[in-house]
Amino acid sequence: MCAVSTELPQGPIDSTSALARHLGLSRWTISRVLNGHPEVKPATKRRVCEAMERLGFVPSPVGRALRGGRTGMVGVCFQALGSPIVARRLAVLQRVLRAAGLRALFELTDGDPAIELEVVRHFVAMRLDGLVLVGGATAQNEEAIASMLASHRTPAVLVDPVREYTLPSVGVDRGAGMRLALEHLLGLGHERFALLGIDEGTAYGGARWRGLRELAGVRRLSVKRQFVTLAEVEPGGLDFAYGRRLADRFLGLERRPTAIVALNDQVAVGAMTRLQQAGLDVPTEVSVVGFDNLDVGAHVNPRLTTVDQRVEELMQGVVARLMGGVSGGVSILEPRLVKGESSGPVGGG
Amino acid sequence: MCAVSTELPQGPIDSTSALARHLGLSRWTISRVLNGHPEVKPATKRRVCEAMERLGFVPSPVGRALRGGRTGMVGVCFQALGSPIVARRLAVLQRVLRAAGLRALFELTDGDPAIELEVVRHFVAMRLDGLVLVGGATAQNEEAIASMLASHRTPAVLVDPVREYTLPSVGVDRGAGMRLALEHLLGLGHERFALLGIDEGTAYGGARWRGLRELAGVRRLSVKRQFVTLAEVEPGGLDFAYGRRLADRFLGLERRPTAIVALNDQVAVGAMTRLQQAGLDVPTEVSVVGFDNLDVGAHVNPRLTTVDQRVEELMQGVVARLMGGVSGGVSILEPRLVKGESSGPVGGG
DNA sequence: CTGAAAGCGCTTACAG
DNA sequence: CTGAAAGCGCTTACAG
Repeated sequence: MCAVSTELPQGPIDSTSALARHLGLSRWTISRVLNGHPEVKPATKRRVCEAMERLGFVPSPVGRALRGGRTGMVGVCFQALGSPIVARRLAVLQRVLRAAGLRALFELTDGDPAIELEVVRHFVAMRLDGLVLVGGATAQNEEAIASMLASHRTPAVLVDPVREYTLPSVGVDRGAGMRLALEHLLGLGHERFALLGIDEGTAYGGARWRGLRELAGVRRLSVKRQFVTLAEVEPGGLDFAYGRRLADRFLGLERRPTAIVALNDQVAVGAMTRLQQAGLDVPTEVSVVGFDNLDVGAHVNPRLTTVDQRVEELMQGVVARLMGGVSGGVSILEPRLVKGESSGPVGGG
Repeated sequence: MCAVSTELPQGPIDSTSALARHLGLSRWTISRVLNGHPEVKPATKRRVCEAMERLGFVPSPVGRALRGGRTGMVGVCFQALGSPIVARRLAVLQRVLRAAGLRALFELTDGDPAIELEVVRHFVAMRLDGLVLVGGATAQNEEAIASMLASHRTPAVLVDPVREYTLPSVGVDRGAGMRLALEHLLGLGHERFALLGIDEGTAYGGARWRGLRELAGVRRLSVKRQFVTLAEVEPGGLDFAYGRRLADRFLGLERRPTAIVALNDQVAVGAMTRLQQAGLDVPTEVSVVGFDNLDVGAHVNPRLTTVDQRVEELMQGVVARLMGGVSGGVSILEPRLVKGESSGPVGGG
């Protein structure tokens, strides 16, 4: 009368105990199989795995979490969904995590440090296997977050933080991206540039400006005479509308530069459409370069020249660091230029 | 020597027991305060709340979940992040949930029914307070999902499902949206229409077509002579590129319609830019109407006429149903027309 | 109004 | 190689 695994279960199989009863084993054996303990007879192991598969049994993540085992879950904290580059990063991150057998739990912070702190508190309380913090709002919370993570022994990775942290981080070399864009435009003969939304005083703007100043040193450019920054202190959103407003200011400049480098593709597209509306031709009268390589840039007229962030590689790096348990340090990706038709020879060539 | 709440704690306060010890109470009292039991002395209750606030103590959601209490978490399952309308829906849903004191856990399915099933299984195993399924991939899984939800007594709401389900759902009246768009164009004198990506055979296309046929009956339109559908069987993505491809087919039509109604704003914008590239003027030579009222539509030339989905109200409805514990039925929102400059009098008026 | 018991589903020691 | 114990942090009965 021994229970064989091909028999139908009497009740619902919704716990290791139920599964153990059904297979005529003890729940300790089931647990050992689940946790990859070596001391299980291969035949027993196979029998358990096969039964779990067949019955669609998944061990309760809640039980595991409480007892201190792996939950197979990674918490992902980010500021907002509105921006398409964030959406892409998250979609890719989720895919990479799934491929590594992990589950992603997303939480939004709306850029509010208090919410961010609360989200991290909740994540560690849930005993997740790791945390990913996307975007750079952690400045004010760093110490509190670092101590929470340490006391719970939860590994974490920051994605593209605004500045260097003690926590492990993965980012894009915005300075290099800036140099790529400028080298491209210099090669087309441009000598005077408007920077839309790239404010040296802001976090990401600062990184871009470091690249600019570096290049200026090498190429003997005059930062003062060849560059003009158009930016608002409180732009609201770094979106199409912002680009349009900055384009209006560009149109009002006395000696208009021949090339525009924008903070991102949305600002670039917003600016470009506004300039076209005002009767300017792109690229013969003004060249425009964006940043991010969003879908939208490929579907405007003319197609946008932009800088690609290599999101796929970025997220592979995040998961590798999370899994590897790296405890600090930064890895930086080199972006690459994507040529469109929104940039051309100065004066229309 | 009674412990007063202004004393500093000896160790970390990371459990109800620790908090109880610190306050000189038993952990049962703490638990009762947490769960809003009436039988607690108001003064004690205040003392506990104040201490939790001060010490930043949050009861472990894992412990609560295991014992069967409210977890304060809602699982949100959706197909993909790529589409901006989805991103907006999620952002709004998250905000509304937070306002209701709930936490959202997001999971992507990539439109794969197997992944969807697994995600729902995981959500119910985590003892979440509720589930929200956004988008319509549940067709093949409905019974399995419904039985899982029922056996765990987890309330769920479908957002904008492709067809009617036994599960409670909240959606947008796509037929009404179609009628709004067509009424608008008819009012401008248009008589012949191209439908871009609106395939009667597909789920959402079918709903739009029902609205079309209804209006055709009332307004005595000839569906056969006045409407032409341009769509691909496997479009890949319902994005800008799809709009461009469909615009190419539009350009090849013998007797071109004077107005275009597109599946969504991305298809509309993709098509519009392609038509402009080909030398057509919008709206004097062809009017274009989108669907969704995305940000991008307001920042192309000319500004896109579109139909707004009322995402905010939609998500308010979702959370109300989740909280109210409604067990079935459908509520449908009426969309509204947003006039831009991409639609105008036939022949340029 | 508050204290002591049982148990949610699991894992990690410890025995056999 | 497998079984029985303790316990993770909490809540919901039941006593006092």
